[in-house]
Amino acid sequence: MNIGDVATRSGLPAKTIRYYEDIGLVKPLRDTNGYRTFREIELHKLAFLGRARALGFSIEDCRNLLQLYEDESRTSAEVKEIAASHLERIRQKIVDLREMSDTLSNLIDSCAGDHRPDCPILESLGTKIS
Amino acid sequence: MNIGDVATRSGLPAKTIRYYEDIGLVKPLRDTNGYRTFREIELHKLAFLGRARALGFSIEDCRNLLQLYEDESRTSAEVKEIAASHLERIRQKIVDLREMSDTLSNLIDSCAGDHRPDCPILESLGTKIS
DNA sequence: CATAAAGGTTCCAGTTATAGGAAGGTCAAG
DNA sequence: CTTGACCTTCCTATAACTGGAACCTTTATG
Repeated sequence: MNIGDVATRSGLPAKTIRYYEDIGLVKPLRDTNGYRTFREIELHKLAFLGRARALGFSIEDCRNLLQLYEDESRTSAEVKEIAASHLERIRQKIVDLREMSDTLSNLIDSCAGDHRPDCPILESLGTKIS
Repeated sequence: MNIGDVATRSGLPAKTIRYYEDIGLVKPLRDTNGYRTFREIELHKLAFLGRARALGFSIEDCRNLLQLYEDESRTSAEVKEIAASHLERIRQKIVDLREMSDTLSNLIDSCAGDHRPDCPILESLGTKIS
């Protein structure tokens, strides 16, 4: 399989796949013409990466997960810990965003949004400091 | 005021303040020794920026907000639109994160997290593709 | 007064996870 | 044989800083 095929089948852009090779996540063979040649195993790994990335795992998390995936003697506890710590980060992010969203929402509600210059949003941002 | 003072008073790192000058958000004067000299107005702007950034506004949003802030003839509608579109992006981000979080949460719950290698998390990520 | 610590300056590189594009080699079809 | 679709590498850019090197100025101390 050439890179175009794996791109189609994995759903990842060819650019991304080359990048993943660069950083050592996949190691396709090379044809005599210099083209990358992917086996099923690589395709499989790339699909794995796509799914993990879609769940927001960082590249480094992905690297660890992939390694565990291939390690027959892993323990599920190892995997669970990576996932749990990722989940914790996501949850914190949601909390932060919700706080922003609430504040913004209030400001927006209190702004007339008309032709006049008075704006509670700007006033709040511009509050003089001590 | 030197940069250290404004850093303390605005809560922004000196590095960040220099960066903000670089990209034209603030324009401090220069002393004869080359040191930046900030007036109250600059401090005020930096505090404004700090608050807007804390609400997740992008630097470009901040640039626009700052300009509107200083423009006596702005309309509150202009400001409200920037804020509303930012809010929309935040809300979408929350939706995305919540989806990730739910999926991950389910996977984590179904994983024993013990010494055995069987792991539904990895299984889900590694599902063979067609 | 000499010196050392604290604070200032510029400039360059690194971060994350790609995306875009140039310049050029290769392959299948008409 | 040429056209177009693929492929290659390499360089640049993104957002918003952060860290560090090399160097200058000001302030405090023995």
